[in-house]
Amino acid sequence: MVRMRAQLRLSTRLMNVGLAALCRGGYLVRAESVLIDAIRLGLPPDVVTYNTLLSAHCRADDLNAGVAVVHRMREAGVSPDAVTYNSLIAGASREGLPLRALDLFEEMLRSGITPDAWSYNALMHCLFQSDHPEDAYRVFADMAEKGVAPCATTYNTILNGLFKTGHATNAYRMFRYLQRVGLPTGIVTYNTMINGLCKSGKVGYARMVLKELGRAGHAPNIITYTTVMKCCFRYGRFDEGLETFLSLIEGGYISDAFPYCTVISALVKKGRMQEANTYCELLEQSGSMLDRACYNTLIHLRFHEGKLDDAFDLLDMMEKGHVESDEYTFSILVNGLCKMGQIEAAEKQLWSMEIRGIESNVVAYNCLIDALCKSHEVDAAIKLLHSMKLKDDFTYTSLVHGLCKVGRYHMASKFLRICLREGNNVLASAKRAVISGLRSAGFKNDLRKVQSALYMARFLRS
DNA sequence: ATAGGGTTAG
Repeated sequence: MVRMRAQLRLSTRLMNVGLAALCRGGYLVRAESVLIDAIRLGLPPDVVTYNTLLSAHCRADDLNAGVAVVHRMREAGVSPDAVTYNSLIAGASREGLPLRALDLFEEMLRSGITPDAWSYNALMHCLFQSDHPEDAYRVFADMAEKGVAPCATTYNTILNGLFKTGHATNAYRMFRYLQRVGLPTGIVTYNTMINGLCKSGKVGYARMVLKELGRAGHAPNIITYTTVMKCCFRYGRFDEGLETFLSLIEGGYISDAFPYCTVISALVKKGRMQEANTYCELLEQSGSMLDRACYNTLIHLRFHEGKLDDAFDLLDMMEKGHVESDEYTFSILVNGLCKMGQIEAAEKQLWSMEIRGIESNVVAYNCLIDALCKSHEVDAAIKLLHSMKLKDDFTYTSLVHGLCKVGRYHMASKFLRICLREGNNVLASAKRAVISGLRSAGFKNDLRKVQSALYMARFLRS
């Protein structure tokens, strides 16, 4: 009897290994059927079995399926543990549901499961990603109070979160603090710092940290190089960026599609289509898995070349490969169709986007508004603007420019003032267009109102 | 389970 139980435990462990392999490969349906077969054969799944499956569901952006696994394991008499809840919290984070993550954390406590450092890490990460840095910090304080020791990932999560929520200076200070008191910093810390500093415009600091990385005895990895490359493209050092990429190819350091996407989209932006195509072929030859961001990059490339059919072929490939389109995809589609003069087709994509449940996608709306304005259909543009939940600087810049172009300066000045009142802004060229238009049309009253609104806005911003 | 890639106005 004892020996039999031991053998069953061994078999369970073997099953877990197989299950994990299936999950890693994305064969979730097969993993599920393996579990069902195992139960039917009398092989008892344990907490690891369920956790493996659960985390795979969460990683596939299906939190509900993950939660369903918890119910199944409870029914089977297997108690969830910290790993279970950590995966669920990470899943809530992936879907951008901070309240859900907090609920899960509470539920964890109620079930008598003690959170570990990873529970706090996942929760903090979720709060930072959904732009609640103060709450994230409260979680960190709670962690200290409960006597849970932070690990290296904890600090990296906080650094990354501070950058993402616009607190670059705080992140930089904290990084120096970690170094000074000898808290753990590693390659992930350095990459986080370099990326964050680059994106917040502090390139000088980024370069300094990059130099320190070598002195600290860490070897830069592919992520470091991709980050640096992106930074080069962003700040107009195009040749350096390309050289970095070529040396990565020659060295055989590229193991996924990230660097290819970076360089392809930079080339498309520059209009260097032949080179973009060259790297597109290299990407194909590399046999890398194409995910959503890859497809988006490639669809954008095809639209830019005017190859509409190829773009839609890629969209089909996406669907067949069960890669879901997202707000980027729709922005690229709407923009691409607009730029090719197919405004009606673009409108259709916008509606199907709403049906898909991707709401208030500002970028896609902005693209259509801009196209409508450029084809002098300003009233349709205004109507569309009124249906938008969120508007930004792009929205108003396009509309204001469009109204000026058809000589409707009074309307343009009205929207400019609405925009400023909402705390948005428009490009300087749009402001100039309104002012000179009002002046030439002799709308003195509007002119005065606009100028005082601009003055107030500048005053409030500084 | 923390770090890198994808979209819009002039």
